[in-house]
Amino acid sequence: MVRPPCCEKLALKRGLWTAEEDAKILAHVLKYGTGNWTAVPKKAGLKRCGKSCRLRWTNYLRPDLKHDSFTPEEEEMIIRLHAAIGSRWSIIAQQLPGRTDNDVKNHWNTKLRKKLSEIGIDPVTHKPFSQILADYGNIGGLRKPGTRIGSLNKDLRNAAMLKSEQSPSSSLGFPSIVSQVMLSTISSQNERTQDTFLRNNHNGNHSLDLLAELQAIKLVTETSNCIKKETIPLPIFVEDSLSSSSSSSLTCSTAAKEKSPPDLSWHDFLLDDAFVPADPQEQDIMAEHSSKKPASQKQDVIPQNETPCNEAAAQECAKAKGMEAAVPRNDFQPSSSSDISFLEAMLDQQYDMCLDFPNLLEEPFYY
DNA sequence: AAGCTAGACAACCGCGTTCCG
DNA sequence: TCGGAACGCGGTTGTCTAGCT
Repeated sequence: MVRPPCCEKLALKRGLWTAEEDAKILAHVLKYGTGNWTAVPKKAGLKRCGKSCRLRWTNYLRPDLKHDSFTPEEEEMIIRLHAAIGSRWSIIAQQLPGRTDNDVKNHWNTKLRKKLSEIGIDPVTHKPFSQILADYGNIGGLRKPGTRIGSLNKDLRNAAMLKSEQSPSSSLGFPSIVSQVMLSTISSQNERTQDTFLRNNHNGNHSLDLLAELQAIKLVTETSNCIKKETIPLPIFVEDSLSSSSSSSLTCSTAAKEKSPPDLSWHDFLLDDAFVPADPQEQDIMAEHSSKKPASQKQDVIPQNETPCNEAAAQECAKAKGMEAAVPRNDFQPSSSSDISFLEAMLDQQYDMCLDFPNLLEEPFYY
């Protein structure tokens, strides 16, 4: 392995920390506080780079950290936040006092992802595998039932294999199994949240997922300082904002509800964008162009000068690539004409891709 | 008892963002 | 305004350990 330049040049120590080194860091922080980590190794008498010291402090030595195992409540929180905002581990960790982003990330990768897969939930999309498989089979009407599944992610394929081994006659029919296992696994105490979780993960509309994700990021950012464990603003907003029914089982905190607008739509994320043309047709064109942007662009913050629709389009396009290219149009009821034009642009593009590259959809690729 | 394997967790790396002179 | 340093984040790799053969 290649060492980073600073460590290479100074022959700095790497690898696991000793108790003596930990003590030096602790003593230094007690004396000087945190900050200016590049100076810490010298001041504390350590042969480590400052970055290593900072990491050791933030991930392990901080006195407010919990070192015991994750509780079912914390696990449920991680799952739900991940469903809403993806792998923004630092944001998720902020909602779990005493946990670091590294903790959360490791726990997700080693336990939760597998747990979800085992009960038939895709840990990437947080949807039942059966639904993803069904959607995958419906891409543009091109895919026939029973065709090979090649581009699904590893977890999905592994779990699909597992399930088909366990019950060969119904490899596509485990939503009921999923529901039962979820009810006993995710959390044994909170049936109300389980129900919401399940329903939201079964609702099956990817566009709604994306909207929920954006809303969750917005809300988490806004309310991160006033959150208690019992009133965490769980990111289940889809029903609140887009559905007229079934409001009784929502798990948003009261505070969160008070802070969030009653009806969120795409417009809530359009922040005075001077580049958004008023003409819906032009918006469609822009959406189409922007969806061709590199998927590697950062999306942590919704930029002031860029339409979230465009960012969302790029993100949605990347997600849809391997997951579900076909979203039933009649499942979604947009709240404005720009919502319609955005969605139509996306759906039209997906449809065009299906027509242009049927071979791509027919030919699976493997990781 | 030795070797192998998988799980869990700690640490590292690279890149993007922010800060500051 | 610019460039470098510092910082933060997410993905990946390394290491240790328990369980199994």
